[in-house]
Amino acid sequence: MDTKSLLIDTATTLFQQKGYKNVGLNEILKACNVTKGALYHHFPNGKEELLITCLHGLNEDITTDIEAIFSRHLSTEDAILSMIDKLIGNFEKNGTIIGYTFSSIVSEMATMSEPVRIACSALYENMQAIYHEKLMTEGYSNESASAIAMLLTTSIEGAIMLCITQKSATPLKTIATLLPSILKVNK
Amino acid sequence: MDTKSLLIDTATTLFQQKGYKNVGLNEILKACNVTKGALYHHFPNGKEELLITCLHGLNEDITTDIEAIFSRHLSTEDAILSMIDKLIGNFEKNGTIIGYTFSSIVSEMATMSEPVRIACSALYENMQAIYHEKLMTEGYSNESASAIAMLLTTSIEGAIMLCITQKSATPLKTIATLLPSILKVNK
DNA sequence: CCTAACATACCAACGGGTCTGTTTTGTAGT
DNA sequence: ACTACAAAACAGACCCGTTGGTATGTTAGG
Repeated sequence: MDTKSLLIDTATTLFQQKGYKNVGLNEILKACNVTKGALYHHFPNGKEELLITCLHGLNEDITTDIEAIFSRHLSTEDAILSMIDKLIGNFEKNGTIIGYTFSSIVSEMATMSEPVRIACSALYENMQAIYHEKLMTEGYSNESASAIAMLLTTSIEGAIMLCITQKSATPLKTIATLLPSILKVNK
Repeated sequence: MDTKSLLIDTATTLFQQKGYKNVGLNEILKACNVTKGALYHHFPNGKEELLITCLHGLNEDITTDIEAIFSRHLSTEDAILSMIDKLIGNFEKNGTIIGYTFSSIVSEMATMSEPVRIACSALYENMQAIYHEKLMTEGYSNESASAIAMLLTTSIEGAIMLCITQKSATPLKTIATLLPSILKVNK
């Protein structure tokens, strides 16, 4: 892999695991055996530019992945449950959730850096758009689909936070049992 | 106010606004005109001890506040909606949400410091306990009450994160329209 | 041979934390 | 009521590792 991609991959993982401020440039560099010169060659604006690049990549990956799941399942319910299953598997395997959220970065940086906030915001919008579209094909009204898409996003994101905080997959498992009923009622 | 309380109050606000790593000791000290000597007199273990003290205080305040709201309303639905209203007001007034969440600290520190993670976890448990108790008095089954309490916690916490990220109160407003239906269906 | 892609030494600023010294306060004895 | 004194409550200089960032030098590819 080329140096730039290697840098992005390594930084993405570290940022997701530990947040932004908790990861130093030297740590990233050491983790992938790249020197500072190479980093500043590819990212002249330094750490924040690297972060934003990571967020964009992550955004694409997550969006693609969710889209794939949603195309594999007929109903929103099946797709969401499958997605949550994957999150749970991810969590139980790694002890943390990487690849589906950057909540740590959101809450750490949203108020500190406008470019970062915008990059984070984009992910949530993408996710909601996918949910929304699927719901529309199932016959939900536009408003209903919007509201449900929002609730799905917030409850999953919140559940991820609780899982991390409580070191348990229970929050995700629990909301998975309730979300179907919301879908049914508001159709 | 005595120096220690002043320190805790100032630090609590700053930590909630900007997270943990984004706030330096000097910033806290300057904000309340206290010197480093005084800080390390009251908190010999430094910044992290100060943070944990802040979290404990915040935990009590939030719990007390939510309990008050829940005792003022007959149904869980009314109480939750009132609570969300307060959050929205809080957000629209200050542009951020302080006093009801420390999501920034959770996601930033939960994986870095076990004592901090435990302190954060306690808040979520308290909130869920309040919801759970109220639901039980309304006649929900124990399992149902637990699940709903969890969903309320996750969706509200997630909505707060989305509000901050999108700089808009819409997420909270939207979930407020859907949560009542969950309460009704799962009774 | 020129430019992109590095490597490495270096830097100033800032971080949390410690040290030593001073003031204030509470208290016991006479 | 006054003194003595110890302990708590501060004040502020200082320390040193780390931080992100830069400057200059070297290598490799077209």
